[in-house]
Amino acid sequence: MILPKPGVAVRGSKTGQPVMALLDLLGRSWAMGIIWHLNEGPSTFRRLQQYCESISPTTLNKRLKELVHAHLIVRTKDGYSLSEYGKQLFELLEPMGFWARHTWASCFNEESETNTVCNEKN
Amino acid sequence: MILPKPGVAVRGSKTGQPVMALLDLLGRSWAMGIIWHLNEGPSTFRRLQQYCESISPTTLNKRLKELVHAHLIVRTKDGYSLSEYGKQLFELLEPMGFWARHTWASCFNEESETNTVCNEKN
DNA sequence: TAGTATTGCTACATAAAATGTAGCAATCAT
DNA sequence: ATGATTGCTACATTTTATGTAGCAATACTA
Repeated sequence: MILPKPGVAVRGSKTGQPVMALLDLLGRSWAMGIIWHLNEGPSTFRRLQQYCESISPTTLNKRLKELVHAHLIVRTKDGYSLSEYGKQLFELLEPMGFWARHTWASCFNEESETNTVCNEKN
Repeated sequence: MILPKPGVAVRGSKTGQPVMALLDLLGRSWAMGIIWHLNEGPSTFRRLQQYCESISPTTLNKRLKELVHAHLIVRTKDGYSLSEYGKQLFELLEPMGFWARHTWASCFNEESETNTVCNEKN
């Protein structure tokens, strides 16, 4: 199990550039989904499992360990919750929600099965 | 091959909430790395392959198709490049670079092999 | 306090995704 | 016309993720 962090070889950077370590970590299934959910408050293992709909306990456990190791989440008496770092990261992720809903989604509306090109200027 | 987009079932949302579709798409290996690189300008397939250090052509090709399908990148005479949507998304990703370097990385500095807890207040 | 429920996992088999290497057809430069 | 470069595809192997079962530990209930 490779735990991406600044300074160690990660996907995209053998020297472990911090941003590449972060993208490697977040570019694993469910990593961002977990952070997104935990922003709503601490959550137990089972609740996270339900929220994520189809995550396996194996993967959830692995991802949680990675995120704890990366200092983005912590274990508390209430289960798992975002650390200060995790909260900061969520702040950076959050705008993607608005953008996805209000900008990105719109370019799929007038899309036909035959793959109409969307209007890039919108 | 599932191509995540708003409105279709994706990881984290059977109803295809836009933000979950986006997180599913970006939460695949190299997706954000490719976008990050393309912000520096259009790039050929081979150049992307070199940049990404260890990406296989199979995966690169798959990821490129997904990103084109998602309207985030386009093919031009210079190879692949960010679409207007892709550029907007990069703007949202960019702050992660600064944060990773200046905030996140610092909590690994005083970390020992025995896993010293980092100072969450920093 | 004995029984029941819930939680946080682990084990393990199977399926899906990513890697690594080879190589080929199409275009480009000479 | 020849050689180099590009954009892939094929395919075998390895790594990741899924799905299901179940178990030990704690918390809750009668």
